[in-house]
Amino acid sequence: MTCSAEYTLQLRARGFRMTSQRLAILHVLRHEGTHLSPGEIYKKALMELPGLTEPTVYRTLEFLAENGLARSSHAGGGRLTYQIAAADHHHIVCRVCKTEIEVEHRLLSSLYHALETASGFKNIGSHVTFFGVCPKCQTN
Amino acid sequence: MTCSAEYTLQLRARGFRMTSQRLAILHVLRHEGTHLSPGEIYKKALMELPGLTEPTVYRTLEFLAENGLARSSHAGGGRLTYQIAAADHHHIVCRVCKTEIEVEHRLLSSLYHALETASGFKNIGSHVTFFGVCPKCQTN
DNA sequence: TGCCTTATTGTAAGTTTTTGCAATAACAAT
DNA sequence: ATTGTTATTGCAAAAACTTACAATAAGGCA
Repeated sequence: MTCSAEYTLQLRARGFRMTSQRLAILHVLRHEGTHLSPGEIYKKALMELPGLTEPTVYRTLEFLAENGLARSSHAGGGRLTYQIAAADHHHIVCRVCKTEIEVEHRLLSSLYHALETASGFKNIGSHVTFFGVCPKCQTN
Repeated sequence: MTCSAEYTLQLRARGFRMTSQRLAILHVLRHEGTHLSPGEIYKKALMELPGLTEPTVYRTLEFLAENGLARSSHAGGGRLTYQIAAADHHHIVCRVCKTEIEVEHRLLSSLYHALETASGFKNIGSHVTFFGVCPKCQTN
């Protein structure tokens, strides 16, 4: 089950619809992992989905937060930033057939810890997508 | 000691200046007692000080919050509202000589409690100014 | 009191966020 | 597949908020 399909089901269960705009924005949030301002999200999502507009981004972010797919938090002042809600897992995508499987975050936690110690960085991006070749494609 | 004089001293002690704009905005905050949006504050303060501009209101509110004279809080969404910081006392102003004395809030708490019980309202405005004639002017 | 320094304001323009409504497209049902 | 319902989007304009900089005025000092 891909991430997008899960999101779609979650929305449909509540009587809402999945759209290309929502997918693009979710994809940006997932890929970045960290807090982003609506403006930043708009710029990045626009590259994935030309024609996307700002009002849609604002409405979508509020919508995603209300429905548990994103979380909002207060940046300095009164401004909101957004991040993906379930940011505690990762993916491996098959280079050949594009199959996507999940990787639990705990498998990576020691890596993150080491990276943070070594670099001095904090809150290193928590959603990562790896690429590889899946078992099936390895035999073909 | 009037409220305004106290505020002036607090600012001066930190190397800042008291201005008519800051006084007008503080007066609005004190008089309303509850949370107000920058826009609401602007409209009310404009009546007291014609010519006041919006950028000044925004800057002043941020300034007052930084210096402990006002408090900011997050309204729904990401928007900031402001209220007076020390909202736990009241005043009586002499109708004749304009002398101003403080009234501790606890003297009024039972009144507030009764009002809230009777009306069903909550957070009834916590700063009130009464008017009267001071002892000195009574003898004259 | 009048001058001097500089914190603070107003101006004008820019950016961000919101809103109402007609056009679009997701998806359920035929 | 096709159609109907209606959630969702884009558009256009407004409202909210921010910024840079020149003009103003508060408060210290002579």
